[in-house]
Amino acid sequence: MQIRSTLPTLKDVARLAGVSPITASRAIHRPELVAEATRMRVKQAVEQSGYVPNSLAGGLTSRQTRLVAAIVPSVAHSLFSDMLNALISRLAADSYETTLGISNYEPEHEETWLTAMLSRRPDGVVLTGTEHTTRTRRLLLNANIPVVELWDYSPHPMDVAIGFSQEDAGRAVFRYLAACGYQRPAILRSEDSRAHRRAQGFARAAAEANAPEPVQIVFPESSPQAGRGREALGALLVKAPDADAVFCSSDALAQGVLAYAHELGLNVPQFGVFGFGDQALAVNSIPALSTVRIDGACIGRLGAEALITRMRGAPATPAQDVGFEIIARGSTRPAEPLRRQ
Amino acid sequence: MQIRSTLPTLKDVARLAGVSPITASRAIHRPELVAEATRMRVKQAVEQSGYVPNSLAGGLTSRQTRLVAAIVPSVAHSLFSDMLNALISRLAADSYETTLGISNYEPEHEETWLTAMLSRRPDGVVLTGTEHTTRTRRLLLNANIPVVELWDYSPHPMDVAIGFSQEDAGRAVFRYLAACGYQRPAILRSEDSRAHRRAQGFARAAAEANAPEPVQIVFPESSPQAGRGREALGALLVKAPDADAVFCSSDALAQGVLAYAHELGLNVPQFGVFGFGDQALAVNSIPALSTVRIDGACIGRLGAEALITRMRGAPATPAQDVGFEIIARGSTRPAEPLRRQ
DNA sequence: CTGTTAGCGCATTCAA
DNA sequence: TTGAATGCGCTAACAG
Repeated sequence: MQIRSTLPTLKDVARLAGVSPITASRAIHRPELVAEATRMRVKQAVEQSGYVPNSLAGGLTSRQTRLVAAIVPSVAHSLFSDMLNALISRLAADSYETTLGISNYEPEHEETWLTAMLSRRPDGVVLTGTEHTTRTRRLLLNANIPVVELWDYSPHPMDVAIGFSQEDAGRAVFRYLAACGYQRPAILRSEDSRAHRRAQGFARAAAEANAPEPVQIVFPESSPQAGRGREALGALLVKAPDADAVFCSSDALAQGVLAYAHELGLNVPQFGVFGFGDQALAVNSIPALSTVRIDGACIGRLGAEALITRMRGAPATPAQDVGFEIIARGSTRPAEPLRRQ
Repeated sequence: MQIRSTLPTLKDVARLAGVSPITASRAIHRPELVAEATRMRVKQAVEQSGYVPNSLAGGLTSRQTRLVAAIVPSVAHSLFSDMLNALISRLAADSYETTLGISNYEPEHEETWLTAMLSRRPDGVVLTGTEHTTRTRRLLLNANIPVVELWDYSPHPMDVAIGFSQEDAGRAVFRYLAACGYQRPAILRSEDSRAHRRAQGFARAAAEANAPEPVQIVFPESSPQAGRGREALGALLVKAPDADAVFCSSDALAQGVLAYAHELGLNVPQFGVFGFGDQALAVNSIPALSTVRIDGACIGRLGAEALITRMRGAPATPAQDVGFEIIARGSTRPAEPLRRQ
């Protein structure tokens, strides 16, 4: 148990400034309600005493914590880290801080995090996707605070959802690859549920086009996606030597695949490599790489803004489809966005 | 202002269970102090009422928040995101939650974050590096809580520091490259201060070896490091066409450089590419890439553990040098670690 | 513009 | 093993 010298309280500041505690409080948090002179004296007292407000006490009284609880599946993927950066920064601009939980793509972990986090009485919650345990939903319902679900478009969100249809994205990629003339596109992906739904869309589009069912190489979720490139492509070339294009579940994976493809002497883009995310774009060092462009930072910012709106008590658009964009580079045909919202 | 139905309090639970509030509290937090039967009744009351403890009130009384304030320069770099993941997970294992601030490599931003965060009375603080504003130091001194500084080894930390000497790392890379026979190694790096110090060590080693001063290409800090590969290598080849190796400030950058080098038809590893971090390793799809291996996850875990020790009131080793490791692959000479702690 | 009163929900301290 | 009294530090509501 840490023995810490008692920190100065508002009472100390008030005494120093020769005012009542509530006036000191106002001078700090709502300076416009206080006379110039008083404000100055309080300000000086704050500096002199090294006062740091105690927001536990403040939150207890005001029932506002200026805290947001966010839970993401991972911080290792650029999409999520971009989002997180934008989310945290945007929230900070409105004086909200963020507690971060990492679910490792497991709804049960999400629930565990949420349980712990709710005891801090956050003003709002940010979750990923729309798959949550029953208890998670119940907790959130009882807590009765704004909730934003990011990444998936859902017509019936718990509160607010901002994202896009993973299925549509997968479908669009298949159609694009088919339009480029690829005959046997395959899928290299991790196990997570969003990648899974993209793959479903992809396969469905294939079925609709009477194309053969796409071969899938699936590997467990894990941090170093790029590292999977080698083994995933290797596995594919064994399982489906005639594959002529791959849809990767992340940009990092696509880069790893590309590096290995180069090494094998595969001719890209005759062998098509398709990524997912925003990095391959920034990486314009990779002209052969096409991608489904998703702007994680944008989702983070929009999420923060929707949440702020809700935390202010205003209703927000319950569901927002931010869409996606097909970016084609080095393809056998000119680029042509299939869908843009 | 959100109108929220009043949540059940401990009093409600107590009433339901037919005990006093303090007994209910004990049943929840220190069950071993309470009779089996009572505990059960309380447990049921908790479930029935959907009680969620209010840790604002708890923290106010107990002066313990189980909250850790962490500030990192960026979440976009794998080193930091690996660290963050390990840090947050390890802290969570001991029931600590984390509020996250992102400083963008600016000590002033760090100060701003810290100011806001300290009002939540965190039990501990995690910072990056040893460069902090005077006010940051003063705030922390007054707050009188455990502080862990990560990434840099410093013999005189504020409280606990865990990291390695950036200078030594730079120096080791130069020596390694020289030993491999590279005559004119250059540096491609972002502006951040740790990369800067590595470059200094690199240059110093060059001077000591009577080698020409290494050319440096410096670009501003920004998320998509890999995207810089193209322009950085391009700039280098203009400024120093005779450069025969590059020391990149991150693995992502090195991958971008490598991709562009391939494109240009540069023969790697005759043209040496040296990364920094843990990704190029995981990416064993890149046999040409050597690297200074730094294990971000390890730093995060060690940081969490040191902080937990301190938060329990125990002293911790003030400074820990975790060292680094030279990993050589595809080099013109066999690998030979220069230093290993 | 400033102050008084009261209470937020809980855990510590002491007593039974 | 349980309970009563108390106060943590602050701000809402009202009064002046």
